[in-house]
Amino acid sequence: MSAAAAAAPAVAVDVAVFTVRDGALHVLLVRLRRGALAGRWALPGGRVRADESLDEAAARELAEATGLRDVYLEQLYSFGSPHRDPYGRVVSVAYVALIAHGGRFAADEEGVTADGRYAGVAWRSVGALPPLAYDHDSVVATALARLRAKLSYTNLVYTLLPAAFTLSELQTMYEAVLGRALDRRNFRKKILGLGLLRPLHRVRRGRHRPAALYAFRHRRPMIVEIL
Amino acid sequence: MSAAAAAAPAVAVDVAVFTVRDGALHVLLVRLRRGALAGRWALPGGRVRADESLDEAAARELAEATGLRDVYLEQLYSFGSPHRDPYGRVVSVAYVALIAHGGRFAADEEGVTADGRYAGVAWRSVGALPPLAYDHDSVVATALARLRAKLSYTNLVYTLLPAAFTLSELQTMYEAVLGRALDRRNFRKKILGLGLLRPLHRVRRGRHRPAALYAFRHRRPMIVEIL
DNA sequence: CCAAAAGTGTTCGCATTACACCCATGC
DNA sequence: GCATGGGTGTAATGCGAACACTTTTGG
Repeated sequence: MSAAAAAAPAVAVDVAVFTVRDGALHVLLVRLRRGALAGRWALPGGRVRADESLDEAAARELAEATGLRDVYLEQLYSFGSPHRDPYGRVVSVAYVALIAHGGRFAADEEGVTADGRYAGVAWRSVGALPPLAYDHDSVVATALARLRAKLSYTNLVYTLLPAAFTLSELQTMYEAVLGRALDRRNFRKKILGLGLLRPLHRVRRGRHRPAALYAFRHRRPMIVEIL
Repeated sequence: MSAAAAAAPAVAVDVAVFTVRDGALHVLLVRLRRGALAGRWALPGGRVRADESLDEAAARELAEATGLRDVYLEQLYSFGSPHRDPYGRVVSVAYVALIAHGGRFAADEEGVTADGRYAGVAWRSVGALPPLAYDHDSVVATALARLRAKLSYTNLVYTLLPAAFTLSELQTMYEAVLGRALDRRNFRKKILGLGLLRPLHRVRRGRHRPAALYAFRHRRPMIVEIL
């Protein structure tokens, strides 16, 4: 259980969970409660157990930190610089997770998490992140690049949206992740032309003209040229 | 040194080295000489040492197996099913390497390698691979998908070509990797229009009309929409 | 003179872009 | 009635796809 700088590498997983909240892309951070880096912000993660796959470890770590289950998870990259973890030699397999905002975890939580490892959990806008522990700054940067690229040629936006949504909400997701504005007419033309959406023939009302609601025909990852 | 099925995972790297030979994409395979899988074909690879990064481990393993150095290497994916290695729990970080055919390693080598781990080294066409040890079939499949995708939006073909080459040779590389024929006129128009090549004002002679030679302006990875 | 590969332009259709006005509702 | 976001069409441009013949060399 003690530091082992020259020992064979241990294996961990770290998860960068993204969501779009108020039109801005956010990552889920945890505040470390123990060890040399106590008090620092980091991505949730931990050691891989002997009897679980990497994917299973990522899903477990995410569930332990947040209670979230059945989340879209995708392996990102493995980080293995010899000195990335002050505790000892740890190779970390990073994952990206995407969730729709508004279910559980709508708000930040200040208390100590159930497993006692974290002193708090918070969504932070990717435009204003604190310095992160380990090499998690690099992990987030790599995850962002992957996310931007992948949203352009897959239907993965569905992971960021509830079952019913308006075309404007869909457009907001793309704009938040890609970081640029899109023309509304061209966007609607393109998206509707792809046939990925099913009109629900219901509307969302607000203090303005009601907006038509849509759902995805298929809520599973597919390769589709979107933008 | 004994099997440790329930112990913490060990970390290894495996390298899928590709080249184009006679117009067909080939992978470099090694024949295992020791252990439960002796006699089987596999990708070169081995344990990550305590003081080296993952990239360094991949480069070292490749050099040990083949003598090749300064090769284009890129991390591919990490494979970590609990039972992928009969020896014990090993998480493998897979790499893709790309080299120009014709330097060293033009031909296969039958003898035992310098480090004694392999009973032979051979290029095999990806269209006709033997069943591989571990989960290396999946590794090769994943690597192929990555390679095909990445050649379309980067200038990485340069890794597969010598310093001087003809446009037909360049086209052959794309056709071998992508697995489909390309129109010669459109190909030349597109490639020359990108301005990535420098005409050498020399020709290659054969038993036919001489072909103009070109070189890449920059031999380093860049993002470029090629096809 | 024959085989083999190199070299060269044009046309067509489709997809992307740019762009401005009216509509329906809540307050 | 006014503020807020919803909804709609057209024209111009650029890009990729299809397509056939002539040229140069070696043998």
